[in-house]
Order: sequence, then structure tokens, then C-alpha cells
Amino acid sequence: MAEGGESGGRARLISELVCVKDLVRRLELQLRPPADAASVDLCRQLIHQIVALTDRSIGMARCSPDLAAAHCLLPAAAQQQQQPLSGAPSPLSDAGSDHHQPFLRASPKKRKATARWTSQQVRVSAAGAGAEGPADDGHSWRKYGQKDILGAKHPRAYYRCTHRNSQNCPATKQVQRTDDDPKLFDVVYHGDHTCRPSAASTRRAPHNPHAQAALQGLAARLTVTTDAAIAAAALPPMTPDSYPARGASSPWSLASPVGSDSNGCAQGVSPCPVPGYADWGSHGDLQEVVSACAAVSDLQGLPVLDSELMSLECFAFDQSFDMGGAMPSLFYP
DNA sequence: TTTATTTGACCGGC
DNA sequence: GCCGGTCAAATAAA
Repeated sequence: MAEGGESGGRARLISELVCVKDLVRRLELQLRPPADAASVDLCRQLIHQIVALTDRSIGMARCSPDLAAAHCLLPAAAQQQQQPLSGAPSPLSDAGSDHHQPFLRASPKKRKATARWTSQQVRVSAAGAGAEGPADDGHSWRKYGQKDILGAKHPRAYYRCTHRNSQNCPATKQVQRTDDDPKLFDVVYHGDHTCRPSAASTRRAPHNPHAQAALQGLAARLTVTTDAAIAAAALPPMTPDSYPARGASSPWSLASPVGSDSNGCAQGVSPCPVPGYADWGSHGDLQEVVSACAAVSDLQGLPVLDSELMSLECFAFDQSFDMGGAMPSLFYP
């Protein structure tokens, strides 16, 4: 546990937020009229991914004693639901080991060569994105292999960054349909993108009322809990096509993307720990990530999302960031 | 013609 | 020897 030390954790946190930033920008693109069903579905996919990544980032940040002490990461309502970080340890307190990721099978034979990568695990839905795989995550991937995995119902697909050759981008990901729900995919990211995001993904877009509605629904339901055990094990992950129908009497979990990786030595850590995103790694850019989320919600006057996400501006990336501790999980009550 | 995907073979860790 | 991950030729699609 605590592989890679606190600087590695901070690097992962920044990487997470960079992904969020990219997703938000893509969401902005979907907000331009005319809106259609496919666009709305894609927006939902993006929202799902944004929340999942935010969830994990919050978890990482909460593990920083300074950040947690400042009470700047979570809204008051969410803090009321929190359990103490100290005392009884969370089942996810040693996030970083595979056996705490319910959607990942233990892989004792994982190669050492791949273990050095920074890795992230998320569970995403295929709903609205076709049955072939989860929605686009903002990067361009090229499939290079597929394998039947022992004990798994569905094969695992292997992707690498399209810019692997042109920009020597080392990022790869593995996508595998979950056994229990064909609509869900477990996605494991290895390495960090050193390629530059496409310019198209950064264009601003006008307002799309359907996407705004989806965001509004997201904001209205957004709460945070540190009971990752419940979130990860007892409750099903969110699917974009299902969350609008969920009632308040049926608590359920968003995907619990428990952060896990190896030692994170594949990347530098300070001050700009994410290769290829060096110019994104500043505090100002992190604020931009959060501000982008807030700006979208603010268009419809969504104080909940606004205040919650704006509180994330307290991300100061304390130099003593520690990955130890419980991982909270977002869920919709 | 170029680019992406498929799929069997190969490699290396265990 | 088993298994997961990657390679690369063949094939398909744009």
C-alpha cells in the first residue's frame, strides 16, 4: 500500500483531474444544438465518467490530512455522512491493491514490466454508446489485441493510444465487459498520455438543454460518502440510462473507481507530474477543471453542483499528500 | 490508399 | 505449462 509515496498519489490525482477537464470539454461540445438522442446519451456517458473520476479524485484528496482538515473537499451535507478517517479503517483504506477493486480479478501473474505503470480503474456503462464498449473517454485509442480471460465470461480488449507512434504516447487501457452486467465495462488505464489533446476537444459550445437537464439531475443527486465498502460492494454502479429513474428510496452507487496502481514511477511528480500535461498541471488549471464543471451547472442555476464542485478549488495539492485512508464514493440517494 | 480491427502466435512472469 | 499481455499479418472499413 502507499506505493509510489505521496508524490505518486498527487500525480495520480492531477492526472485524474486532467481527465475530468477533458471530459467536461467534451461535454461542452455536446451542448451545442441541435440536440438529439445520441447527443444526450453521450452527455450522460460523459457525466458518468466525470463523476467517476471526480469521485476518485475526491478520495485521493481526502487522504491528504491537510486537505481533509480544511473541510474544503466536501459539502456540508456530505460531510455529515462521513465516517472518521481514523479509527476503524475503511475496507478501501489500502487502495492500491487489486483485491479491493471488486471488478478486478486478482492478477498475481501480472508482469513486473506492466506493474510499473500508473494505473486507474473505472467502471463505465456502454448504454448510449453502443454495445461494443464504453463511451469515448476523450482520448483516441487503437485496439491492438483481445484475449479471453480465465474465469471471465467476456474477453478483454487491449487498447493503446493512437498517438503511440507519432508522439510516443505510452498510455494503454484494457476494457472488459463485466460478468454480471453486460452494459458495464471495467476499464483499466495504464500509463499517462504524453500526447496532446486534440484542439477540437477544447472548443467551447453553446447551450444544449438536454445535456443541461442531465447535468441538473446529476447535481441534484450528488452526494458523497466515505463508506466505500457499501459503495463498492453492495450497490450497483451507475448507468447513465438508469439514474434518472432511480428513486430516493433506492440508494445506489456510482461506480466506485478505486484508485490503484503500482509505484507510479513512470512519471515525474513535481511540479508537473503528468507527462504531456505539464502545462495543465498548475493549480490554475486545476481550478479551471473545477470551474468548468461549475460553469456548466451554473447555466441552469444549480447551486448544489456549483457549490460542491467549487469547493474543490480548495485542491491545493499539498506536498504531503498521502494516499492512505478511505476512498469515498459518490452515490445518488 | 490509408487507417483501424481482428486474431493467431509469441513472449515472459509465475 | 499456464496465463496475461503484446506483436504483427490478414482483413475490413472509410
